Amino acid sequence: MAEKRRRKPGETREKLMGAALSLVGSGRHFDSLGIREVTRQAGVVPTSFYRHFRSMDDLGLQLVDELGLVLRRMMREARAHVSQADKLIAESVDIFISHGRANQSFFLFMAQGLAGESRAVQDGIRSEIRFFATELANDLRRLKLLDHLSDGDLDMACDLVVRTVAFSLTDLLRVSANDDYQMDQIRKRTIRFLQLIFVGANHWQSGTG
Amino acid sequence: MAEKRRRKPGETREKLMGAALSLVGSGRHFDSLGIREVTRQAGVVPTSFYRHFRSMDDLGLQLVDELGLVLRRMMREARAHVSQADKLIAESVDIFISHGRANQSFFLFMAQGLAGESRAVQDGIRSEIRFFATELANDLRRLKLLDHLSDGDLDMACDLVVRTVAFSLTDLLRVSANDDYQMDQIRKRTIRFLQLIFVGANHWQSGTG
DNA sequence: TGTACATCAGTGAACGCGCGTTCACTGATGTAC
DNA sequence: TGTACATCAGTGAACGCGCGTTCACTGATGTAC
Repeated sequence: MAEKRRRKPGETREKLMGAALSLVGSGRHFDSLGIREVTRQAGVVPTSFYRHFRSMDDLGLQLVDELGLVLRRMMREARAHVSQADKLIAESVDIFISHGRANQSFFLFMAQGLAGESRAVQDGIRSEIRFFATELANDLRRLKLLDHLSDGDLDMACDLVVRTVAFSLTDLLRVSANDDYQMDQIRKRTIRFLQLIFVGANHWQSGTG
Repeated sequence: MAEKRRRKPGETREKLMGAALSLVGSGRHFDSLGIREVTRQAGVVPTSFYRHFRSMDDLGLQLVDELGLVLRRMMREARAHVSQADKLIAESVDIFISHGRANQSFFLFMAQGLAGESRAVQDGIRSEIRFFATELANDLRRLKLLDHLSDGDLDMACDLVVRTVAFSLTDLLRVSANDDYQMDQIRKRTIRFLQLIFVGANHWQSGTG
């Protein structure tokens, strides 16, 4: 008991971030978490917190960085799985859903942070979303899809796609993981949203819109 | 000082709800507000809180009800202002924007509540958004717009429209009220989002989609 | 209209508790020579 | 390889403070007769 042995470097830091995430995952809002609460959940003495973070805001910002990694992993997998253009939407949505479930707490944190107290966290998350949209536009260019759109219009369409998926993710995070019916409803609806947007983009006339 | 006179019925209740809203409006997250903090802001003794609300959650739920009124007012005005079909989108967006600014705190509360701690508040806000989408579908039917869509597809399209507008409102609430340039950027982008969705809906083939 | 009483919405004092933060400490690991 | 020292990441005790909530109270308003 009362171990003072030094752990692996960064181990406590990870425990603290994980503890905050897991509280978010269990229904709490990040902005209502306290330092003592997080350290308690992490099994660490309150003072340890200050060895790694200046404040909860600081911890939040570092979570945004990790969120960025999660999103990049998701993009990489989506790219790797695109087989035929006509299944692109359904396959991508399936990947979003499986990552959404696997990183449930991260996406809850993302949804919370968009309207959260910390302006820095808000900005971080917004910029991750923007980055995601830009990458999507690059991919579509590479695949020669929506080729007739100007850069600005393609960016706009991708932004709309990403916002729509982000909103759907918040739907998803509300239903219990084993409610297959609800999950499938959300999946189908998201696919239809994206199909509708792509139909619109296909018929969009850049320059006259 | 130390007035004990009874105020107008409901006056303190309104003061408390207004105080919570104004704290949200000044950057705080609803889930991090405390009872003492709200009563202090309202200029009322902490014990008064319990004369009107059982808890902060309860107050939140009552704010959702008021949010519903705000949304209905917005819909009514949008309906009254539809002149020609080809300006429908731009005019509606302008009305959303002006209501968004006029009721800034309400919409911040809405954005926060979607990912907030109280499941009941989440559900309330979601159902207001769904209601809004349903009303929009009714209006389009009445105006004989998107007439070729099945009920289900029209509902889907309207849901997408409302989500898009809701997301844009959160963009709007982040920029300062006198940053005309940013405001106009958001306005233009939202209009393009909606135009893209309507182009998609116009070319959508119900039943084969 | 007047009187007696119930209800309602405010008040201030008080409680115990958990909070954020500071401090001086300890001992393991990393580094210089 | 050994030794001396700096740094780092953990510890427990302690602080003052604001929190949510309870309580008994007060006086204005509403109601019955």
